[in-house]
Amino acid sequence: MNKVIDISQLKTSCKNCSLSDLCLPHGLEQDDLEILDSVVKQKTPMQAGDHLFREDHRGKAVYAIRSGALKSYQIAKDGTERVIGFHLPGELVGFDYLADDNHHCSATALVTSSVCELPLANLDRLSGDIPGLQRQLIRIMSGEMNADRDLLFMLAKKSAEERLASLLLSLSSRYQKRGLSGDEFILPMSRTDIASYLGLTTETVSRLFSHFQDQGILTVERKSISIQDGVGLRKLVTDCAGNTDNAISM
Amino acid sequence: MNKVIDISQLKTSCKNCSLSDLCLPHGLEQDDLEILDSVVKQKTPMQAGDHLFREDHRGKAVYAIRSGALKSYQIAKDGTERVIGFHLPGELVGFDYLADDNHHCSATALVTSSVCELPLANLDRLSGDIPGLQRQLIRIMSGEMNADRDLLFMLAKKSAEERLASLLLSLSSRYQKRGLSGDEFILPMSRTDIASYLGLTTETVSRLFSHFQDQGILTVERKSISIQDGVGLRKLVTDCAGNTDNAISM
DNA sequence: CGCTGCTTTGAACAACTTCAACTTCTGTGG
DNA sequence: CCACAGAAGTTGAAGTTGTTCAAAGCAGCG
Repeated sequence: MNKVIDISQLKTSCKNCSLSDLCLPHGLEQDDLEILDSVVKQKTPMQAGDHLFREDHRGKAVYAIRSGALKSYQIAKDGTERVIGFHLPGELVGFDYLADDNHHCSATALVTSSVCELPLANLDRLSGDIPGLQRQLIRIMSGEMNADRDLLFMLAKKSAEERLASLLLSLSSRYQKRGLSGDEFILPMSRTDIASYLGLTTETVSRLFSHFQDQGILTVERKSISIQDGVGLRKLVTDCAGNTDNAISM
Repeated sequence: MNKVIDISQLKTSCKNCSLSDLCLPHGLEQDDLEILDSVVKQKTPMQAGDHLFREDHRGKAVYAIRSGALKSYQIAKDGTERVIGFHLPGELVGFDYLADDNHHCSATALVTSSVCELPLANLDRLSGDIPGLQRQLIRIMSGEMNADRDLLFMLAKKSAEERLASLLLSLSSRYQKRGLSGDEFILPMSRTDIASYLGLTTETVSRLFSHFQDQGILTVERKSISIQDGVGLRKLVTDCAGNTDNAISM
């Protein structure tokens, strides 16, 4: 019996990818998908800490996350890192280079992850072949901007408690969209990353987790989260305008 | 002598517009510009308080600002308004509808303003005629996202003082790009708008203006700003990673 | 002139940070 | 397999920054 795995079977295929509805292919025609498939490359798996791209480096591609989780961040002039976003499977990362061909942030794997590379270097040529591609890209970027706006709102006006609740609900809904449990999940990022993203300190984040647990809203054990009282959690962010289920986040 | 003004002379023309370098036409070929001209409509002037579009309404176009100033904002569930951005001549507003055809924020004139309407409803058709248009739109949106990131950083990590300094420097550099003075200008927005945008209270903003004036950094008289010590002002935001001259802001 | 709305200023208060100590986890080498 | 070192997370107490509440000043406009 031949147990050798046929490499060609493993080749990336947007057509067969379970994430295609969340990803760039969404809305493309079958024919276009095949053309897209021909340019999409699956990168070798990334270990936690590996970089997908770095700030100020020339950008070559947008990346679609297949598995794992990444964060994107910038380094401030004083050397401190600030987390811009967390990225889960089905989401796209790296648009930021399209403005001037350079990345404005770095992206690194939080856990073992795999991504697909969508080389948009010569976007014009590619879009000649796939008319709907640019349109879809614009749609995704526009959605991303709206998500950023919600985050902006959060940082501008919301209390520490509301911020953490928003993040947890966002992660919950994003996991749910992938068909995973929205009530029990593992946080792929550290407390420090969460604090940086929410504009708080690790101490405050840690205290909030304890606080939520005391209130019976969550069960927290290191990185494991179990949402006990989703209604209560949602109630904490009720006063906010923006919806929190930003499926797409840079 | 015929003093009647020829209406056709007043018709919008991207070709002759002094702002074309800041606006969508930047980078387009002469032929493409003429096609763009044929679809661009100049709207009747807006009075302060007039709306360009409203949250949750169907979007029909992206708008380029010719003169005046606008703000975009969302209404939170608790009814409070939150300002998302200020928009000066040469900047584009309204991309946010491209995600799902609905606007996610409202835009209103802060002073008497005029705008050009770029109907991108059937973007696909239009981009068949102007191949570079979608590319340019993607570039602008990507730049906008990067600008939002900087703002995000500001709200997450910067002190009230740094926030106001950043805004003033941003306005200064944007006025300068239009060929106006970067050191003396009139704020088109109220203290309340500034506070909402920066995630502060009007009281804090007011105190900061007084504070800056006491330090000899600014001369402030109601809406007139005169930057006395640009170096000092810049020093206040030195520790930040993001650049503050976001020419493009949604 | 006297209203209304926007801005400024003051004093008390609350939220989050900072600093510091301690606990728990993780991985590495003996 | 255990011990140890370092990183990550938790908890407490003091300190700051910006908010809240309150009131007064000031321009615009009927």
